Amino acid sequence: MSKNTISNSVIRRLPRYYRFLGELENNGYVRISSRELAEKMGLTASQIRQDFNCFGEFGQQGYGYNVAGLKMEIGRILGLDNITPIILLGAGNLGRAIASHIDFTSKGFELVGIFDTNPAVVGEKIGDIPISHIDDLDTVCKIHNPQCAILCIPKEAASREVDRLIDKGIRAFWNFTHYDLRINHSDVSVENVHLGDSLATLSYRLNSDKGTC
Amino acid sequence: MSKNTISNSVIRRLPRYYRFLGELENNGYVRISSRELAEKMGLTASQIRQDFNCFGEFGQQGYGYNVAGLKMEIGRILGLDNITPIILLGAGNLGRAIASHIDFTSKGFELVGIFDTNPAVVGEKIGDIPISHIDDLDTVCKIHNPQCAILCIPKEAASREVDRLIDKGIRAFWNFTHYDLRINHSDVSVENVHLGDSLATLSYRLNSDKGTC
DNA sequence: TAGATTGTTAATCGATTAACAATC
DNA sequence: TAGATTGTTAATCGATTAACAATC
Repeated sequence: MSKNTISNSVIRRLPRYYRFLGELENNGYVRISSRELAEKMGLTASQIRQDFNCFGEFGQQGYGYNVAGLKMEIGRILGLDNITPIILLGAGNLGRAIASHIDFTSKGFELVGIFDTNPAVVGEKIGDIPISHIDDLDTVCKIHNPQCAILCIPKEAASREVDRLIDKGIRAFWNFTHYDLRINHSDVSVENVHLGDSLATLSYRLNSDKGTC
Repeated sequence: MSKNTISNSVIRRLPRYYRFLGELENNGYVRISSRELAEKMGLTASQIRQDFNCFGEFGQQGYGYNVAGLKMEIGRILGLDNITPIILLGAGNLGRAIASHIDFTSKGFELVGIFDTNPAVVGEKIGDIPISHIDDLDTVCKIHNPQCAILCIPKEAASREVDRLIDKGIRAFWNFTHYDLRINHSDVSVENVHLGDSLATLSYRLNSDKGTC
């Protein structure tokens, strides 16, 4: 734990910077100023400079930022150069979609195991990863040492498995369930993806002009 | 547009309130105080009271809030009682998972059409909704009048379709693509779900202790 | 050098928390 | 009534924006 830790707002912007810089690079940009990047991303130049300066001095006065260099730095900050083994719990339609849709490598992960309890699907493969029974968790963990788990299982199953996963060395959860992960271990991270909540905010926006604040 | 519009931070908390109140109701709670709810949700009582007071006075001094009543009010604020027709573009593995995994009705929507360009999947059904060719968009829109579209198509396809969708009456997008929706029409809402960005923040957390701010 | 643009400090804005009078 | 808890105002905290000296 350093002086002051990086704020959540900044962290959430990093992947988006990384994506935009990748596109700029693909479009042949060599340098870019904070002002120009701000315009493209719909941010302010100030915010961009503030964000980057949390991590170092990546620019050059009078010139701006080197696109490829800056992209690499942010990739490094995100830890994308350090591949972490990750497992997926739940091979229902959401789990399957995550397993096949997400480009794990470019996000700093390698999918090393998929688990389910349904004997009908155990043994099937998704991509080149076989679906294991949850009882084989120990074996897979011993071989691959995953540090991260994706939860695409029912809420009750999640509440049962989480402690065991932490015992097996899982230090981060990508949580698609509605189970409210309250981790006592302070060194375990949780990223919640509540798709239903996300959709409900759209319902609000389509029906709003209730209330003022 | 009223005096001051409700802040995004508040809107994002509404679905979570709604979920927790539903659970409390299922567990037999009749009343709850802001203090007790705060404890259960990991918020402060102040924040909860501030949030609710954007929309009205739902509590009673000395008593707290009626669980069922408050849940109903928040449901109404979210517009869940007003079902909006919604269409899905893209029947790849993510689109399919969304179509079958999400409980649209409880989120204020009804899925009325699924579109793809791949002739191999057109005609198939997901649940009881047939996959139509994107060329049949007009027909389906005329029948069902969807107000919302889910984008599970490639980035380039999204950039092509968005304007046409707005012309056809779409007023909200649930965007799973990396296409950066910049809507000129001020009355169109966008909810971005960048799953890759979400996963990348976990990579950051697993590799961090870079930088301070 | 002159012009541009950073890194960084200061000012502003907004959101969260604390406090308390009103009241059930 | 006395105790509890709201609704709401004021205080605090944090994040965003503006400004500008440093410097490439």
